[in-house]
Amino acid sequence: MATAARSTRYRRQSDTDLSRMEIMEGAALCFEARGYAATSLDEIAARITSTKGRIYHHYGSKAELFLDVYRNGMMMNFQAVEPFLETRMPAIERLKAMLKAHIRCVIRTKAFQNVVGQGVDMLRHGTMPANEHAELAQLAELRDAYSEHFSTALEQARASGDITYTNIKIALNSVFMCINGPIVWFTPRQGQADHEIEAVADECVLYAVRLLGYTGTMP
Amino acid sequence: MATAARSTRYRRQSDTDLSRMEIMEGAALCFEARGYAATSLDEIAARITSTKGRIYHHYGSKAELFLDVYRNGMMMNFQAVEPFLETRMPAIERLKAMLKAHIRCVIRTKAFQNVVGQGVDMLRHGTMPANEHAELAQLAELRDAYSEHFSTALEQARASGDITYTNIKIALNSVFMCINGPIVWFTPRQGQADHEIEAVADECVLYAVRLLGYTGTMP
DNA sequence: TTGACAACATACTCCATGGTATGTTCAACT
DNA sequence: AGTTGAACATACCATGGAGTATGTTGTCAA
Repeated sequence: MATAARSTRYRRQSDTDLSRMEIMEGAALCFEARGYAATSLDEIAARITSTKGRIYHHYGSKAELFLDVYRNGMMMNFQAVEPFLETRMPAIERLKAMLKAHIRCVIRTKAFQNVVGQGVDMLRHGTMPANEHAELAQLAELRDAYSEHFSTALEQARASGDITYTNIKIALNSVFMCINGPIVWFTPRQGQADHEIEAVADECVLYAVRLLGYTGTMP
Repeated sequence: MATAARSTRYRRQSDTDLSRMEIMEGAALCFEARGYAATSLDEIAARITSTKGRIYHHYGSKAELFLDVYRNGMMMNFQAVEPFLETRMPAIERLKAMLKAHIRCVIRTKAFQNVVGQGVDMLRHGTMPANEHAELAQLAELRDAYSEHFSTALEQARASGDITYTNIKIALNSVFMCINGPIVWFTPRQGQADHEIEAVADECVLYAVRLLGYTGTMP
């Protein structure tokens, strides 16, 4: 009789959000590893030592789960940079702070950010079932709004003469490619994680502002 | 009787490579649009107004086709930068020329480069059936060799004092993110294609060398 | 104490898709 | 003129995976 085991298996999550978050984390890791289409729900369930039934209890479909991961990924980004949006400091310093915060965030939430990336070009190419497509478009707006924060920061830093660029769209895209790079090529090593992350983030910030023609030195 | 129609349907491709290239182009577009896993062979076949039978006549499996697209994508890159590898010119000028050639190439072969990107993180995460995995690893070496060309160019340009960076791995990754960016965010508009591509490529080169601390002006 | 319901697990269904087996057409030899 | 084989098309099979229907367990409210 596995009564004790069962009592833990059927533990009641007092907070539903906790259960959803656990599912989302498993999903994010799977989506990151094999992509949305190649990931099966059984795979996600197995990752959190659970079953498909649990996932369908919380989400109506695979796409819905994906979108929730996307949304949470974006939320994490917003929370990371928000503290610096209204601060009274030189525009270039604010930009640096935003970039640093962003990089730190995407490194720590790598899997989620990867899903965001997938979502972005899913709607670029018009994949995704039509019913969820509406919500995906809404999430795209969220992403545009986030991008807008950096766009504004760029313009202000240019106004104060600290940076320069030809075409803001191309410049912004290049900056994003640069600061999102760690999502793709960085894998923190065991142990010295925190210290290493800081170093990588600092170096990426340096390259990002240099890209924008900044010639000053870093603190 | 559709004899006339059939005679065109069963046209004999004197050159097998031509047929394979047509298949690869269709595959590249589909893989780019929906990803490897989500793309069906029927989809690819439909894109070139053909059938699955033709694909399986030329390729043993879906994975094999994917790898061929990958390989050709890399080949295009090599051919693009090769002319500049041995030229006698200042290191920084050679670097600029290589960057420009690379960007021009990836823009024009967007779909193929997207597949290369997918392949890269397929082996990063250990996806892909075991039998083809060996060849994928071999293609990874090809990619490393390509990367090495730029690595060398960076070191030479630094030796001559034109650029500066802290960690060459991070610097190189950032540069690649930057110059590969157009694969993701650029879609040439009808008509003014060539002119626009040149402009984008020039601007990206500027940002890439600036990222490396280059303070000179562009020609 | 006993429903009632949330939070799962289990056991199915059904369809899309990779792969295969077979049929058809045409061109180049002999 | 006939035979062979490359280059396809067509018809089919087997399986994995999204989605569903139903069963089971624990908790809380009345």
